[in-house]
Amino acid sequence: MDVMLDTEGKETSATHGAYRRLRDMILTGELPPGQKLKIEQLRGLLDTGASPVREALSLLTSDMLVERIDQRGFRAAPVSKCNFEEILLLRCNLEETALRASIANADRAWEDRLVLRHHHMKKASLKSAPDFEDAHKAFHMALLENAKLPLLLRYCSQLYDLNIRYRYLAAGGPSYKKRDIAAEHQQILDAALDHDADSATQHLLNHYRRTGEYLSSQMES
Amino acid sequence: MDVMLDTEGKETSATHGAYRRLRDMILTGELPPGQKLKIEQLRGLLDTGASPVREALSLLTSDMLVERIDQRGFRAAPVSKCNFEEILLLRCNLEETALRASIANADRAWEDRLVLRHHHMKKASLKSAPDFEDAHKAFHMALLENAKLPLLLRYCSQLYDLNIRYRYLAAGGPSYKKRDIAAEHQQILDAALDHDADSATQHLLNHYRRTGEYLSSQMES
DNA sequence: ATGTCAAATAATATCGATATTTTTGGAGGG
DNA sequence: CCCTCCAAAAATATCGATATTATTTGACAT
Repeated sequence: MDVMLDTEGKETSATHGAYRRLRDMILTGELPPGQKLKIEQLRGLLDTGASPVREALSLLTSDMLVERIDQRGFRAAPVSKCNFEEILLLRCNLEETALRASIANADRAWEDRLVLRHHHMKKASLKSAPDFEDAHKAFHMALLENAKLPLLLRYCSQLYDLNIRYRYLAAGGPSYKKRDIAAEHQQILDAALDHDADSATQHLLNHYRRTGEYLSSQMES
Repeated sequence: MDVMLDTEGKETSATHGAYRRLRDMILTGELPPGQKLKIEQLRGLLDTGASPVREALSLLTSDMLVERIDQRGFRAAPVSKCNFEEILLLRCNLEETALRASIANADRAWEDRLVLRHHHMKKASLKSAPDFEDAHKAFHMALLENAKLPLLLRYCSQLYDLNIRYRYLAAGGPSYKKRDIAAEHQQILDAALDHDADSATQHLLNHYRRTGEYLSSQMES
């Protein structure tokens, strides 16, 4: 029925495509917190069938970006200061564990990956904001990935996304860049390359807590 | 089409019903790790449509009980000693955080709930194994729920389920009862009621690590 | 005998349509 | 004037069917 037009050659399954697009829309606030997510409406927005949309929403439910209400459909997850503070707390806890384990397993290949990702991130900061966001997450996940704890990494990734959502909502975009975030990243990188777990975690957590305070300060509800 | 026979009056939506049943089957090992989960086959087993089955599998994916492979369908998540040890590690980390926060918020109502759940669990241990399992989880979650950190509680619940799966797989059922698990629960309860966070976490983690060692010892792959 | 390619088969992913449930809107009674 | 109840409308949940994609089987050439 649909002619497979691979002109863009990006996504494989319609479900996965819908998942990615919806996730982006919720993270960036294009679909605001608490908004009712009607299948028909989304079906139009993503021009795909109802089944992929439904399945994408189901998947987003487990990422805690979408809530399911009885048999009354779905809505974008609400936000609250409480929720934000819990995310911050868990992130600090889990990322410390992951980073320490990552450094404990440190080897040359990992260090190379780190340097590479950091370089990509610096390059991307000159380009578009979405590119920087992707590279930024890639760098942070690279810091943790050497722990070789897939479940932990998954949780960290989820919490990262939940956190970034608050950044978008608070600033309508990455306006937090005013702080010298590049220096903070450099400190974390250097400490990790030195295998100095204490210093690296200290810098990492300060990095998170500082953005946390900034965002927390401009939240009302 | 389907006559709504609420004779059992249990489940509301077909999707949720399928989710619960599949989850149980995977946790208990009725659907063994790594097994291909074909839609048609499950559709027959649960006698429902393909859509609810698909959606249930999607949900189980995020509970890490089911894996999705490209566009080649689903399979029950594999198991490994590595995976088990990660679950144990994360559980110890997260439950310690949750229990300490729970105790910090301690109030009379919570203590009452704890005592009640503990009582229910003791009563249920005389009845059927599934009843005990439910009560056992309810008790453990009650220990943590007063932290009032919903995300954390959710992770703990997920990890609890992943862990219980290994228990079923190792013993074909709760044969681990040989150890005096009742005494361990009593110690945890008493410490929690005393608001002694250090003692409570110590007992809780020992509780987990002891079962962990037992299970780890009889795992080959 | 073996490796490769192509047709047949099976299973998934997706669509369109239907039945069920929830919500809305309005009429009648208190 | 407000509350309750019933009918109409909308939206969801589910089903059956189709098209797409992966897997297997068998034939042919090497």
